[in-house]
Amino acid sequence: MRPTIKDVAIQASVSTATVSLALHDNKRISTATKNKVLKAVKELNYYPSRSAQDLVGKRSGNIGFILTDDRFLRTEPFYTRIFLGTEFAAGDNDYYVLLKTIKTDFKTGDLIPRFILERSIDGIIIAGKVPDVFIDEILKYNLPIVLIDYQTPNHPIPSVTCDNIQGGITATMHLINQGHKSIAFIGGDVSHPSISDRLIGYKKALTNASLSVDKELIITTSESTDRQGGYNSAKVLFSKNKNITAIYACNDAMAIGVMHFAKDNNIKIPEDISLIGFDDVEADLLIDPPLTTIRVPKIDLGMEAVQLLINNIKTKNQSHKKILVPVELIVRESTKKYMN
Amino acid sequence: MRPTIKDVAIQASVSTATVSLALHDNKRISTATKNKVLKAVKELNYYPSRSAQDLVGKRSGNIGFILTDDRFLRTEPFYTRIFLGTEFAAGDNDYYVLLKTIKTDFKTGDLIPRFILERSIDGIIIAGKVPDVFIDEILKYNLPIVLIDYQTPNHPIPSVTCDNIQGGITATMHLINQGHKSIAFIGGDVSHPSISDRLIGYKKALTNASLSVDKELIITTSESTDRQGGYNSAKVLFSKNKNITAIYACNDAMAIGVMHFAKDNNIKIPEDISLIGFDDVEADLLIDPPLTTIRVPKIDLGMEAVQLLINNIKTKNQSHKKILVPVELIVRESTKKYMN
DNA sequence: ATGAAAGCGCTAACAT
DNA sequence: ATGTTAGCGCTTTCAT
Repeated sequence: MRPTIKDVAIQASVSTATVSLALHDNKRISTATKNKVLKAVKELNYYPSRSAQDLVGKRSGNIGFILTDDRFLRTEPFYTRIFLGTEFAAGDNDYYVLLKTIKTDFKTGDLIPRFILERSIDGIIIAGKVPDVFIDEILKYNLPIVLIDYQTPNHPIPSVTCDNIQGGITATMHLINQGHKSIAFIGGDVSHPSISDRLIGYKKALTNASLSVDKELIITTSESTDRQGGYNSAKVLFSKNKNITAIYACNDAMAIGVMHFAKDNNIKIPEDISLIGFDDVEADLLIDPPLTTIRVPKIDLGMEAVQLLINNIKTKNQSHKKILVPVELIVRESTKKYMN
Repeated sequence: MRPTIKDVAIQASVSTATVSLALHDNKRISTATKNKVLKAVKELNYYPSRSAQDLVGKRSGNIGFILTDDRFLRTEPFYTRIFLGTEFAAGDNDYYVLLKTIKTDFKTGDLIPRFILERSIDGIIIAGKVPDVFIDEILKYNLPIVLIDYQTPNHPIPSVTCDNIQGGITATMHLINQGHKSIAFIGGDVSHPSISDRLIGYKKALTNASLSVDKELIITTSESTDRQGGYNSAKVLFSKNKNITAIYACNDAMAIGVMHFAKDNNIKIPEDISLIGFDDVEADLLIDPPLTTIRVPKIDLGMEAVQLLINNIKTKNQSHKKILVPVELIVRESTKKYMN
């Protein structure tokens, strides 16, 4: 039979209150009794019941992790890595992470994750863009929230994102430094702040280098930011018959799509066109040539978010801090010096 | 303030006992009162507290998912997909999945996952091979367990695996059907039942086709079943100077390693050597040529395991059922007919 | 057919 | 410095 606090109390010849206090390092308990209690705890292999603790108004010890269906099933393990990061940091703090998806097109009135309704979590992490109405909905439950890889204009919610603008600058600069002057941008859903930031970085870098920003070279017609979207965007781009020498894709999935298009159309990378992506996913190393990209520290994003969330849970103080995690240029073989 | 069962009772002008009974579809409650209760529940947006339910001796509503460190961090999203499968099935049954890793070299006395010590789960899923002493350890806690992609010889624990033997046969048959006669097997840690089964299938297929099993063509020297291991094994194989025409690698990671070796040594796939893998991971489609393989339904494995586990939890009857999920041949471009 | 009340394991006033 | 006790929200036996 599993030992309870009562068993420990008996074993240590003290009251249950003393056990509880001792276990919570209350200064009212003398070192001597505390040691007695600790000894009994060890002997009985006692661990307090989470449910009982939760019931008396303490933490449940759980954190909810929410993302949309489509991201959950995505082949690139981008959000999966973020989740793993939360898992790491949560474990270090004696928390568990409950993962749940919501429909990509969540509408008011749709069912929200059960762990919110049942209040079996102490805080919420949302990864990636979710419908604003969803956020409106869960805000009602008054739980601490941290956003990862997303920010909402409507509410001041703490967030953890990578430095997308800086990444965009770095990516574009890398191309510029290699002598490229005619650089295209391929993006998807620009309403996603991460993507629009990556575009902002592109424009900034161009401007800083006194290069003009040519609207014709910015392709944001694809709604989907996946391989297919990259393929289609490349098609659009090349149909314009501009003499570009480099492409910066807003993420690796689209970059891979561009690469497929290049292969199908006998365009050599990097000989004819230099290509850089963003994210640094697994696949980058497998494709030929390996993709130059901007590395997003996915595990870190998850860990930072948990840190921030737990801090807000403990202090009951919803700081609206926004954490920006730095990114890193990873040079591989899909970009090269432009030889005129 | 969050509504409790008391609030519902007042709202419906009944006792809390009646509310509880009604909510559990107890036949003692009349349809009329039940409807009254349901109405109040809806009006108040009431959801029972998990902790309270757990405390009175019901289910915690959580399932523990355990795997070793190394598999957790593996680049191929094999176990990740299995986890997602458990997540799906768990959600359908109002359960949550708590994920936790253990050290790959777990030794007696090492800390076991907290959710077991705290009994905050109703059952355990273990994915992949874990040290036997770990299983010995957690068996003490008397919780229902289901193994995925592993079976232990020491204890009769229910398990869900894919049909590795059949897969091995199918893979080898595919090669044989294409005219290959000299077929090598590249495997890693043969103490892992899945891998040894895949080897058994290989031998069976050869024997069935009246081809001899040449020990020289079976490379199982690598302890690691990853890309590096595949690369090294290929090196060993080709140093033997046998005139093989096809290779069956025990998993895709090793097959990719073989492909790298081939590329480095100017061996053309599939022109010179046909290559088939096992698992069907994401990367297969990206490499050149795309890898022919045996598809393991990873999501299904996870879902089946949860199904089985929940069933065992509910019936309190640890059936020692072993579920075998079928696999499927996926022909891509790394294998071709052998032309003499 | 329904209600009263005990009790699950724990914490935190309040007492001593 | 430590013990007593009420109560968190729920289920379930026992009464009615």
